Amino acid sequence: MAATLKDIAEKLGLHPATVSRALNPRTAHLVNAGTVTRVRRAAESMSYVPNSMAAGLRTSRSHTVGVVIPDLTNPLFPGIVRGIQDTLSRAGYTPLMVNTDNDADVEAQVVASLRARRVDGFILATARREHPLLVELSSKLPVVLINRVTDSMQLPSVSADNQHGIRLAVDHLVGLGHREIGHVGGPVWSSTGHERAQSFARTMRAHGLSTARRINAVDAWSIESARDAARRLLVANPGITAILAANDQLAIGTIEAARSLKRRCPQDLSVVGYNDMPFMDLVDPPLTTVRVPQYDIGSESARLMLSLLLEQEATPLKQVRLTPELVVRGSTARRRAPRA
Amino acid sequence: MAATLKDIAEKLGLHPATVSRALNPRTAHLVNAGTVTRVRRAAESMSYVPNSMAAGLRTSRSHTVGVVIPDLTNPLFPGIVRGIQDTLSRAGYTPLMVNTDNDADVEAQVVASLRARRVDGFILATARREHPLLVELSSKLPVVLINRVTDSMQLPSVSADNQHGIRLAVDHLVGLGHREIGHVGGPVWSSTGHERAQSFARTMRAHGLSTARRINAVDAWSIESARDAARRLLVANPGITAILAANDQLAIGTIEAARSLKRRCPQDLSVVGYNDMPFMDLVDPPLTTVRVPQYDIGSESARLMLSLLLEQEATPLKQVRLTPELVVRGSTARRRAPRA
DNA sequence: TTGTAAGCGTTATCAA
DNA sequence: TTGATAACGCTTACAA
Repeated sequence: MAATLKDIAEKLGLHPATVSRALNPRTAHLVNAGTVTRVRRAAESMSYVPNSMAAGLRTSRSHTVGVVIPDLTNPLFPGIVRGIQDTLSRAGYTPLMVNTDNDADVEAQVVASLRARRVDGFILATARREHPLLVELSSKLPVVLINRVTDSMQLPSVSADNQHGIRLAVDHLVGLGHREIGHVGGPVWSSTGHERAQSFARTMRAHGLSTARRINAVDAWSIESARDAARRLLVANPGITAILAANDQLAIGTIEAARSLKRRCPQDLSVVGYNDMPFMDLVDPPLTTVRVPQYDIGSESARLMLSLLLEQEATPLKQVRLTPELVVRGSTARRRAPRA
Repeated sequence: MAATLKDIAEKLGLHPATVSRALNPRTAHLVNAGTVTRVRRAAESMSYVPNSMAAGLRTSRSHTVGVVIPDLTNPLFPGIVRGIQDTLSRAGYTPLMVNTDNDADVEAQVVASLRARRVDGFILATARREHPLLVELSSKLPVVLINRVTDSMQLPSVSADNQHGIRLAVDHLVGLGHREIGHVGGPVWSSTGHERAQSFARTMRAHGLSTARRINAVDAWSIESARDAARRLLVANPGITAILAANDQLAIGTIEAARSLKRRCPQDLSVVGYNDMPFMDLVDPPLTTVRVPQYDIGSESARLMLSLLLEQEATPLKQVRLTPELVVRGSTARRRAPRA
């Protein structure tokens, strides 16, 4: 069907190997300059498209990278993925993206399918806390972790500094006069949720404040999940005047829970989110939240992967930490005496 | 490195071809049942992973599909892409996704890179009106269009019925008593924008209403773009009491433009969006909009691609039309006499 | 039911 | 500077 190196070679009375050399930028200098132009022209006119499967089979490098995320429709991820795509494709690599829906079985299966495609490496953004797969995988291929530093193993990773982000949020609330501050945490199986909850406790302690008002969203990082959890938290602790949620969805669920208890945000309850997803400036009330640089996380992780893939000497272990920033909007306000 | 068919064959004293047949579900019936289990067990124990590049080279089918979208960070797309991914991967196909940012040069380049990867087909969601690439591409490979029916060529496509969606929106506004209804349209190069603008005019005429109050967002489907356009529209036509925007971003920009002119939504101006992106129920005011079934568009387009890929006989041309529905929320209200 | 052999389109090594 | 050759791992007629 499509033209091959052989076709070009025949037309030009050359050997396929010569054509290959002429067309490959890395080896073109080995070929007579005139021949190179002749070959290029012929390739163009025959609309030659290199067959990367053949090249990959020969070189055992596919120039693809597996990108494993929980769920693309979670608004946290499109920005990250876009950063990965842009950076990888500029270097001639193609990302292969799969979703796991936070299901370990699904994850095992999609990882296997990516290995069949002979991806050259993995970028993993699935933040479960235990992760048997990881040990095995990282022994065979370059692996870069997103939003997740491992406890046992040391692996290259890119993440936004949770401790820093949480501190910004708590400091903000304390600065507004809040003392009884609650935390609606992420699911317990999530490393992100775990980290943010720990950071919350640490920061509160540093302020000399009680860390007792905490609860975890049971099943998921979802609005619904937070509605329940936050409601229980507020009922059990009527004195709470501010809540730090572990992400934006949980913050929205928290605001809704407060409303159902006739507590308005921010007048009766200040709420801070985390991530700054798209449109969080437009919800009612506009959400005060910790912005994590989504695109940068993606592009940095891709850059890290590329350095692992391209550099000859063993790259020293890199753990990139990006700095989040606080975005103050309408969901937080100065503390007023709670209603009796 | 990784185990190959040959390795398994040697270990079992079989020929690689037999192992291949035993492992391939489509040919396993040709092999002694006992041998099949022995082979399966050995493959398992040697953690054999088939090399799809080698298979692809041999069969000249990559089991990949190119997915070309404008921009993943546009919240319209994650749902669509997820639908594509789920459906394709269930059938053993891997989507290769690229963004064009609505740039024809970028598009040509990414399409070339996907052809080098020997994708078996293309799903195109880039809705520019003129599209020279399409003619050439569709003559070589199966192509499915998303959100876009071609004027000249007849190609398989999946889209939500714009005419129907616009009619729902206009009928809703007319039902609320609005007569001077404006339209903030999408960019002129976009086929979606074009279609919706035409549908708007048609429906308004059917109601016996003037179609003169129209304007196009100049450069992009963005909030900013709509702020300018809507402002000019409102200044030029102070009598307007309702605006139908060609998508949700434009609707939000329109609401902001109205605010800047001291017209509140929905009291002074009703606004309807299009698409029902995530969180449109939470913005202020909650947006009345036409919901298009994003996930279904994706899964249907993948299904269509699979039928093109798998069916032996030439599939008859299919143009799937999904039906959008109106979601009435807080941004529309009964018409009140406009202020003098 | 299994073995044989050829070939998919590249690229790397060696020889000329 | 170019040519010859082999091999990457798999599938598929065809033969046994």
